[in-house]
Amino acid sequence: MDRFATLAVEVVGYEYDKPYEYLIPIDLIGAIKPGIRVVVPFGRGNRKTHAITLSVTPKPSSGEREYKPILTALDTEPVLAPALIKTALWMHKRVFCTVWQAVNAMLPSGLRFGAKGMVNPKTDYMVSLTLPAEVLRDTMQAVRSAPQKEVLEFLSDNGDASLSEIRYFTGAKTATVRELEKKNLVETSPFEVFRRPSIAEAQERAFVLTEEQKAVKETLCALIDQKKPACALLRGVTGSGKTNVYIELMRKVVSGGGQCIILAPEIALTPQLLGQITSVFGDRVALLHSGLSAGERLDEWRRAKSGLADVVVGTRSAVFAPLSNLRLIILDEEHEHTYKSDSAPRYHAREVAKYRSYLSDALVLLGSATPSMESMYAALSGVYTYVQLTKRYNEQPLPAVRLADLTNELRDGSANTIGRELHEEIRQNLLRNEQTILFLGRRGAAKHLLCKNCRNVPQCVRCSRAMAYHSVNRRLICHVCNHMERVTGDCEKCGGDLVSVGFGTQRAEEDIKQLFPNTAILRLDSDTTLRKGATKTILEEFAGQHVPILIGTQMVTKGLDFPGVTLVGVLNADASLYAPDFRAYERTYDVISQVVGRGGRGDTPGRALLQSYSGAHPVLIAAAKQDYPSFYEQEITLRRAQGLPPFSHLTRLCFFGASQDEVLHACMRVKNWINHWKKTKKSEIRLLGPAQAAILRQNLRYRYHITLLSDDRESLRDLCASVLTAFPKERKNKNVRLYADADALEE
DNA sequence: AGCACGCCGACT
DNA sequence: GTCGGCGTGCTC
Repeated sequence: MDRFATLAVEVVGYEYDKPYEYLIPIDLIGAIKPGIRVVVPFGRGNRKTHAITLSVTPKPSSGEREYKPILTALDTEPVLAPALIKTALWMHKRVFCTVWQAVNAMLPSGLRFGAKGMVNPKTDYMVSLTLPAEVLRDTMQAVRSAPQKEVLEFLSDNGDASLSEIRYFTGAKTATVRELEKKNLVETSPFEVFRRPSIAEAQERAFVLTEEQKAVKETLCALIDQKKPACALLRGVTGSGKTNVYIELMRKVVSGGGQCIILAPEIALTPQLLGQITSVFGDRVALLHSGLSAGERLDEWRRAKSGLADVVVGTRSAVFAPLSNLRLIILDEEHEHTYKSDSAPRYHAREVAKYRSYLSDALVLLGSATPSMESMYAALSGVYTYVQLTKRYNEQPLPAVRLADLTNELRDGSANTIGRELHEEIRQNLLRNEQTILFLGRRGAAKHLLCKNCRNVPQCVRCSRAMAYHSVNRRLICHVCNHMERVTGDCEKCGGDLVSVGFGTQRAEEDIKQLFPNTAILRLDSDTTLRKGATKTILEEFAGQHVPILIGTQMVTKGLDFPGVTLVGVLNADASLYAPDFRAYERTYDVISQVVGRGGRGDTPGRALLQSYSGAHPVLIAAAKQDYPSFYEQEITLRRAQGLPPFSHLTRLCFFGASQDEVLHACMRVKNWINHWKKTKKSEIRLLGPAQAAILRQNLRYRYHITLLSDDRESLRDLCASVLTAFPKERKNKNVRLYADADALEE
């Protein structure tokens, strides 16, 4: 008889997170199983705390101690299968989170308890008239209330309807229907509905695999059939039909009774992928991403868990989808940074996918045109199976790319967001009635304002960072915390004139309007897409080919397919090249090749023009040639020389607190402690810093970090775990907080 | 975090 | 004496 349970408790900090053992009271024996959430008394005060059962045993692990009893069980069925419990424990070790944090990331928020946030399964009501409409006519005439009348008319015209339909079509409130029920004119009966998010119209596209796609598919199918399938990297140039291969593999898995997960960086930007998947798998698809309401998410999660779906499509957290017969996990655009969570638990979906696949003998397929350095290195050194798609469908040539150096125009004072060459190219495109996409790395009208007199740059009071100038409302907006300020035009410090420095999408839009006064322009950035659905509207308008120019930020680079576009202009190709981040080159190459790939998808070949002040920078040259292998070679050489990932593991210790002094002192104490540890353990760990975070001050807190590099992941992990455990127990650190970011991406 | 325990000063 | 303020340590 299992009388004891080990639990992951919702404890506060990482430093006390471990399995806690509790007694299972007699009336709960059998009800407490791994994956069941419970309420337990915890701590001296025995305050009621949530926990999840990890395992049950007949005997306690250590002898003569008093055990507290579990108070109640919150579930009748486990919410997590054993494999996901294992994954949560693995995450605790790997990304330094509490087991509870990991569990929380796996469950849809609607399932999370905590009295208020609870979302019940949605129940709708079927509403029908108690008697046939003709019989009720007289009584209906007697009803005075207009809304009630309307509901009755709706029901007599359309027959029975659900409450939600009635509310939608008549605008009636639930209370109106309740009133009618009281008057015995209508009756209601509850039924449970699954809230299905609306999925883009399925566009059936009959596709036949090319020879190259077929060969790749065969290789990958053979992997799926293996006992231990492991991991494969598919590098496919833009337009080579990676999606076709994905779908064929998913078909194979599903027809064999298996299930799969396919992840995309941002679901909103991949309507085509979603459409194709739903057109093939229909109702057997569950959709999981943060854009869904809590209720929708909960229902999709339930459909997946209950076996009603074979295919889960979603963003990062969908890697935890509750599928019991998982055979395939696909990460499309695997190099995208959105796969890494930037709040606890700080996991990378790729790593979780690999662990899950190891547990359930599934294949992980990473797809990208520009793989991350880590994945490409693993593929070339034989750790992953490597397959390639080199041909674009329809054999379209890649756009011809040219570099335009703006340095001369800057010198002779004629600098504009649109340089001379690009101006000419756009002009010709307009004459030919072809479409143009212009890309820029930053929203807002200007990077920042600058005082001509004292060189003061207005900064955010909370974040100590230059604020971006938005000309539409003449306001400064902090792109970190969204703090907003009005602009008078005068410098606060000396009263001098403020001028704008750098440029953004708004300024570029204004410049284009000046250069081409009678031309319509669409702008796509986070300012014009604040309203829900705005992105879709703008993209549809552009796809209609009535507007010749689309200008935008990152949003225009991803996955869009506009056959009418023949020219792509990158206004500031070198903008991201000099970010204080060892991945800056990788990101720049990726962004440029993505945006260039937007052109020339129709019958006319495309052209692209990259404007920069950096002339013939090797990264830009490689990007212009769309030569990923040569970019990879130059970058991997750098990484090897510097001992950076993938040649080492990197973990960052992040410190923050209200007092800059205290934060720095805490950093120094930890640094000394680590140096001492290195000596005693004779460890090869490298320590960098402490350094200011990219944004020194954020939300009134100063932030510093220490970067640790080592090729020995285990000892790096042990070191970080002991620092994290010891740190908060040290009295001197009481005003400073510390967390570790394993495989940190930024900087 | 949040709670209890204990040590010390202030006050009935 | 004893009330309570806060510093310290622990959570099956």
